[in-house]
Amino acid sequence: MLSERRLEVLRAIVQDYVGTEEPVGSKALTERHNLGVSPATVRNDMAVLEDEGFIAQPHTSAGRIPTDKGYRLFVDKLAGVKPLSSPERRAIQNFLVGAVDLDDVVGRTVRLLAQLTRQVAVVQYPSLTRSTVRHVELLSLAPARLMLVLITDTGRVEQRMIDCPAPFGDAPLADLRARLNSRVVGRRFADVPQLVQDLPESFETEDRATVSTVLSVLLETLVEETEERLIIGGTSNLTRFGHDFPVMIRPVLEALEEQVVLLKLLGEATDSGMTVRIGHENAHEGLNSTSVVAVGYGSGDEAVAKLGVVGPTRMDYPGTMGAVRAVARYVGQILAES
Amino acid sequence: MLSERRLEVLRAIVQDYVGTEEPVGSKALTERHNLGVSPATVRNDMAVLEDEGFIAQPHTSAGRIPTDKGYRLFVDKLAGVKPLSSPERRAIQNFLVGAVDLDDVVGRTVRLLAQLTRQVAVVQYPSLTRSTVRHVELLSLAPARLMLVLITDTGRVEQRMIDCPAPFGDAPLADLRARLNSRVVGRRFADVPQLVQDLPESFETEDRATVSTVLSVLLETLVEETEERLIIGGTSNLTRFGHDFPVMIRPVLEALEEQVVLLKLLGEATDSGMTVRIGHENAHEGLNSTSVVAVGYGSGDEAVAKLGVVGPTRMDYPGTMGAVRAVARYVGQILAES
DNA sequence: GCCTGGCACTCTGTGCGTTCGAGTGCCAGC
DNA sequence: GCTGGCACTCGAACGCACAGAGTGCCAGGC
Repeated sequence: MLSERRLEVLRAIVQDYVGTEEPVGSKALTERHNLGVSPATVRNDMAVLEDEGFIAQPHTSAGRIPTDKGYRLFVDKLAGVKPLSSPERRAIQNFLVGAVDLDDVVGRTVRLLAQLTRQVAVVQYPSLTRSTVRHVELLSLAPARLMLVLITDTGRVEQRMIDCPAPFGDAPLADLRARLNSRVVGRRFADVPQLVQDLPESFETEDRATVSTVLSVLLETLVEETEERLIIGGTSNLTRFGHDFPVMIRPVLEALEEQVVLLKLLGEATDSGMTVRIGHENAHEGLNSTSVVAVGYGSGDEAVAKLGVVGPTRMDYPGTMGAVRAVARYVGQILAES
Repeated sequence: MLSERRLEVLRAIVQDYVGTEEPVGSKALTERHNLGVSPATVRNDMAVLEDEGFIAQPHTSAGRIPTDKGYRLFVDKLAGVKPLSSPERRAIQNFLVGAVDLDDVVGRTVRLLAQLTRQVAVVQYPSLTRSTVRHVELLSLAPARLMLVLITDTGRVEQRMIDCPAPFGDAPLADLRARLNSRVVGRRFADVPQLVQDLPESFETEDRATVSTVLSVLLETLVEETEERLIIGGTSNLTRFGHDFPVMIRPVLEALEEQVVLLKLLGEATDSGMTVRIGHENAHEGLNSTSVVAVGYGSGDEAVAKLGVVGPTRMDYPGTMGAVRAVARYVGQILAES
């Protein structure tokens, strides 16, 4: 096990490196932190830390920089979560007050988070798995063409065009609309399939094909709707990534464009508490030089979605974690109120 | 006026510079294009072109690069719009086929455009100002609570909650729904206000307040939703910007994050035909080193929204313009079909 | 046993001078 | 009006020396 002082040296290295972006040497360390020992001693400690894989030197005779493993230890054992300053708290509140709808809340949140952490922010829309159906509407646009409109209790609306296998009269349409609504309104998405399963049977033979088509489109829409959306912001902060950044930034931008990757990224985060993935801990290769700080948020006690930031492994972990946690809390409050 | 050959020299300079990203000299020019004259002659022509402001030298004794003014002339007079290759055409069709709803169409379009041009793509959602109403639906959620759903001919759906001043029965609701639809379906948004103006009068006194409320919400929705949304994609293509790119890319990313800026950008484009804004022609400072190629698209003969790409001024204008135009056409077709 | 000062060594970054080559401008001649 | 020739300019590339920061190791002291 590492001695107390060696941990202290690691902490100092992480802090200095995060601040200066430059490899930190033994002399500079003793000058900036009063460790109570001489550079030579620190050098010995550094040698041990390097053997253990917590720090590395870019070149012989350069200072040390933390490895992913070093950051990991730092985050787990050495760093707390820095509470926000009160101006920051106020900024959060001001920023989120006055949001008019869900899109607006999510949009403001992502901007806020990006601004606060000076990194790339990712916010997932509240998940719909627990949503219920408020209304299903069927409109006849042409004899063999319908439009399906699905309204959820979170105020989201989805619509789909349907080409019917056969013309469908107004009477069966009204009938279908009424039956459909009486069965599914107020129900959870997940329960809908069983509830409508036997509907086609109660229609005339010639209409059954159409009814089946409508139902399959409805079910499809429900499934798709459950797929979670997310938005990102603050990509211009990627420019603060480092010096060798053209080569670093490319895969990150690419990864950020793929919703699937991001969803997986946030999804990996455990439900409770904050998750920090450092460098190679991220499954996606393009994000191997980044760290992801994510946390769940929600209107009640349950987390309904996640939010977080993506930044260079060399980031201010305590500050970032503090900001992410605080934003998640405030957003949860806002959602609970509305 | 510039002689034929001088224009030819300018064209050659633009083409070479776009290809190589390096200042092009007189000797290289004569080797790569058979201009039929010697380097010395080309040098004289270059001197003239430089005097006129079409090209510039980064340093004395370096080759020339086109200026914004040079690109402008190139686009206006020297370059056509390059038609797409047939594999590209097929790619477009395959890419857009199978889109399930408007979000999907727009999402696919932006990815397609980014991929095709290898630049940043911007697609505006079909605007509602010139759109027509396909259907208005009124749903009763509670005795004094309605939901208004507005469906446009571009497939966009907007919904609003309405708290009624008084309970509203099913019969007047059906009545209102029918009358509303018979008056506004197929009409343009702008015409709706007059068309519904006198509707309240034909209802019982007790229902008039509610009808007025519904109408005012409808009109509000029409106005509000004229605010246009847009999405962007292909930001990772920014990494192909150039060598000094860290400094270039920053303001571009920032500009791209501001919807307002982008909307203005697309809005500046004239209604008919394709618009190319080169470098400093862009009002926004952050985009002074980029060019924007934009064009309107729509389901019918009229454009209902714009789409385009943002890239370095040093871009392949004919190819980009070809791709943008082709995509706009196909999207228009897709929209018209649905 | 651990810390310390000292010392030799190893790199990188920087500044400087030189060279090389691409490119220019200009001029005289065809 | 085009061309070949020529002197000139200037940036990129290279080599080189040097300063500075940092390391590893060792012998000595508490």
